[in-house]
Amino acid sequence: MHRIQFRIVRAQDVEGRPKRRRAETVERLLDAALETFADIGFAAASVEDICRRGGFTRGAFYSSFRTRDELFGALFARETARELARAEELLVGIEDEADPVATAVDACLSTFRADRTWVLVHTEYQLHASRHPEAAAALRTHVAALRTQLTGLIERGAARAGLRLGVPAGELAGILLALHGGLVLQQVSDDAGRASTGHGSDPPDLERTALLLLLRSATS
Amino acid sequence: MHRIQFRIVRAQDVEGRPKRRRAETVERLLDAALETFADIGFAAASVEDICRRGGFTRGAFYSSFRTRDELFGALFARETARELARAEELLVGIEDEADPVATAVDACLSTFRADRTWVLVHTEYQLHASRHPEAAAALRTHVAALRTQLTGLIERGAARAGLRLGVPAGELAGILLALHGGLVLQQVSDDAGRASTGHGSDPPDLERTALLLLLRSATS
DNA sequence: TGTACATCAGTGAACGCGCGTTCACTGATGTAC
DNA sequence: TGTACATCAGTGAACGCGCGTTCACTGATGTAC
Repeated sequence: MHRIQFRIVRAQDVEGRPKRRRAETVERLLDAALETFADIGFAAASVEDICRRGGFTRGAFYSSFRTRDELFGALFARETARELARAEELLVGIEDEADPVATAVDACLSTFRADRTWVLVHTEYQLHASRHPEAAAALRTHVAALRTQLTGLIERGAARAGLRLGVPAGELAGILLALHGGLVLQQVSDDAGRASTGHGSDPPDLERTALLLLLRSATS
Repeated sequence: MHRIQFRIVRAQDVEGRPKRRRAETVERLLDAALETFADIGFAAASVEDICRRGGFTRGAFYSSFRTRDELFGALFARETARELARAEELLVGIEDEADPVATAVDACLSTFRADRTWVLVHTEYQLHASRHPEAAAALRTHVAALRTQLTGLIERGAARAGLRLGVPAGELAGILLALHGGLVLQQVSDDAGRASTGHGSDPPDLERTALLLLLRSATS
């Protein structure tokens, strides 16, 4: 009942030569989708919109994805992988610092100040996930990974500084992520169509204040 | 060049009698829109979807609204007015309590544990606002009002309990609202398609922990 | 190295559906006398 | 109170557009010999 399959490894798979360009097309489609979703939202973005922006005809889309949902999943996977990689780099640098609290706060603020595009698309994905269990599963995985990273940072930072945590590091990590999410989304929706001369409520400062408050009463 | 217009005030406008039923239809359309947006999202909801759910034909929609955007604005205005009214009621009750911190925290948790429907639609509106300046303005107004209410509660609560605030009440209010927003959205998108037997990360407890931490280090 | 063939990746035309939008019309509701 | 009329609120048909989806085809890329 089984057929033995001989799969011949092509030279092109091993070396970096020409290769079939499927993967490259997928990348370009994902790039186009990211921009399109940020501009007009996932649900409003037609397959035609995405392809036009990527310089393809609609047929190209269907030769790589079955549905728009599938593409959204692939996009989320790619972007979250990148986000985790960036987070990884960031955290490595922090570990060696002297004052873990202040340094960590500053680093978080400067690095995780997510760009508008990703905030919008990530939020769309959260909404999408609330209606699609598979997407929700992917989201949970990503959130758990981020939280694990942050938990590790908090624990090691506290140990290095000789501080005791009055709250489990994991809970603290969850709180920080939620707070951050809430603030950046508020900022993005608040800023729309406003001159960027920027007086008014000042979310960067707000986040800094919140982080310091939380860390102060969580450590001793 | 001007015609003087005699507008006759009808008895029905003054009394509570039959009245033209326009307003009632608008209400039904808004109800239908709220459910539809929660179910499938704003952008995915066609005029036809909304009308079908409300038991109307599409023509009815266009005799009350010019665009779907206009309807979304009206819906947001109605719902936020209700939210503010509920918040008002809530805060009145709290003012007289003995231990303001604990009581406030509990009350906030039980009352502002926004229902899934509103969390979803509100988040959609935030995204919508990020792309439509008029919507952003409406959102800012609402957020400012909520924040003002909460600020007042914090100030009066602190005064009554003889506590000094190490952080301006307004900033604290902003932080609490952002934190709450981040947590409820995460919960909604996280819960999708999960058995509600509910082990796993426990956001209610997370919010309680966060609130206590923040209030503890903000007061003295 | 060249030639003949196989597969791949994407094109572009075609079809049909669902919906946005308009509008003439109609039954319901209110007004004048 | 009744009757004739005016306006309102919503119906349902009609039109056309844009898009989802399919598919035969083609030039590009890779393979065998």
